[in-house]
Amino acid sequence: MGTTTGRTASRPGTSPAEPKYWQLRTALTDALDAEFSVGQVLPDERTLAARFGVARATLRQALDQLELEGRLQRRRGVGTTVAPPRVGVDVSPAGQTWPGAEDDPWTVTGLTAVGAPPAVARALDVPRGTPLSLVGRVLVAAGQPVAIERLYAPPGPRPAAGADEVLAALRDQPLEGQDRSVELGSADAEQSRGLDRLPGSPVLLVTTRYTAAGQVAAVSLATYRADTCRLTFALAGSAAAPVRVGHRP
Amino acid sequence: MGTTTGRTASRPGTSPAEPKYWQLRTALTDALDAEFSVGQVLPDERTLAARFGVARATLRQALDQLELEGRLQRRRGVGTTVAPPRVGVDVSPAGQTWPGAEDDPWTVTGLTAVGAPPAVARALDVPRGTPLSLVGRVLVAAGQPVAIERLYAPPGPRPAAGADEVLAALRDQPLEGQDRSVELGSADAEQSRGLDRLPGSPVLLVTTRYTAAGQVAAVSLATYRADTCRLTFALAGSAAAPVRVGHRP
DNA sequence: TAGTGGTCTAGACCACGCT
DNA sequence: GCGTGGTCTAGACCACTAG
Repeated sequence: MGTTTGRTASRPGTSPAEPKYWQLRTALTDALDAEFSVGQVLPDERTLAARFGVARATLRQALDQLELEGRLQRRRGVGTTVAPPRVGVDVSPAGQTWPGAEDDPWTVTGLTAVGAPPAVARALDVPRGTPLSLVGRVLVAAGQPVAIERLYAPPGPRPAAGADEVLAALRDQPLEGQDRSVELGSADAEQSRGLDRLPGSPVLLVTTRYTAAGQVAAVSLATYRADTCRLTFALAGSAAAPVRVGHRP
Repeated sequence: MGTTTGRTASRPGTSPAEPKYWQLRTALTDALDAEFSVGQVLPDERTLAARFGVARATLRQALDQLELEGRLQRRRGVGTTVAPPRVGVDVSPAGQTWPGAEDDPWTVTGLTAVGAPPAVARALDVPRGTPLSLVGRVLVAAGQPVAIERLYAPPGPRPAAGADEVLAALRDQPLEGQDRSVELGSADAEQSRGLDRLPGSPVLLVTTRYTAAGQVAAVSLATYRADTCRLTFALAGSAAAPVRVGHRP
């Protein structure tokens, strides 16, 4: 890996043009493309910083970028490795189905009785604190947990009913529609634990509202690891161009 | 705004539990919910850092989080303000239509003749460097540019044809399908200029492949500001539950 | 020109995974 | 224990905006 960066000179009297960490990012990107293969470990941060002649904090700013872009993977106590391509996760409806249908790849992790949190209360159009069932689920791809879901639905017919019963109760209703939104967020303490990340890691927050009988019947808040995931949508009519599920060499 | 943070004591001999910047983020989030309204300017970073008894770098780490979550907006030379709720941008197909159809909200910004970059060449399944038309477009919402698109398509019938002609040529073909993917990225120098952001700002990268005549006919790379945007999908059958534009209590 | 956020430095210590 | 990445400090200077 080269040591020279100087593509924007930033001599005294010249406009700095691009910040150092951005030049570093570019240099590292090129190096990754040219000289590194997936899974390979990079030199440690102190060494890299010295090699590029910058402070460690500046180098870290560049590595932060590359991690955000899914090019690098950093693990405390281990090192920094070249990340595999992002896993493509299909989030298209694949027909109008309730969660927990036939080929649903999610795994139930638990069931809790909760009062509707503000955001959920708003989406379900019920008063906040309304008793709800909270079904926890996790999505595993390529051997790693890539997403965590909190599914809020009306409580099952009996207390202490299993999560499967809650999902079955939903499936008993005709599903009229669903809408989804995707936005950037950061993992809270609980989520970061489930996703094997540190608190504050960038995540893609997917909110799904399921409607039945003319009203919102369930709300799902799914949190995807932004570093390792690519969300794919196979839209109507695209059967001729199936979306591939991600791969890891 | 309160000064006390200490929810995880971190006394000597105690496990730090949560890093300071995370506690700060929580404290600031609560303060934003309780005591601030949209558009209000926060005290400057040096003042805030002093008030919380941390170094400015640590405070900035917390502010970075909040900006990533779309809660704050920072402008150099001006200050930090409370951000409005994210703008909901519909990215669902709204029927199978080519770009540039009737009610397409995008605005053409330019047309260039380019050779296919590697990523585009792969998606279109043509050799890299194949001559293509590159149509630049921008999406404006709430008075601000929220997304930039690069649309790659076969060159128009004549050289120097207008962007409209390139789009019209696409519309002449029957659209068989499209698929989309969403992932996290960072804005390059050019994009950051167009989106009025600094290089490296987090963006949502939406890739769309349009298929016609049994093959991919065009590829669109759209870059959305992750701080201000929420991508919404109105899925089939959800006509009864239109997606609202974002709100925050 | 004053005040803001953005960049950068040179250190220190901590938490974690491995050996 | 050792080496890794993660956190934190206390400064400095720069780029930009606005009065």
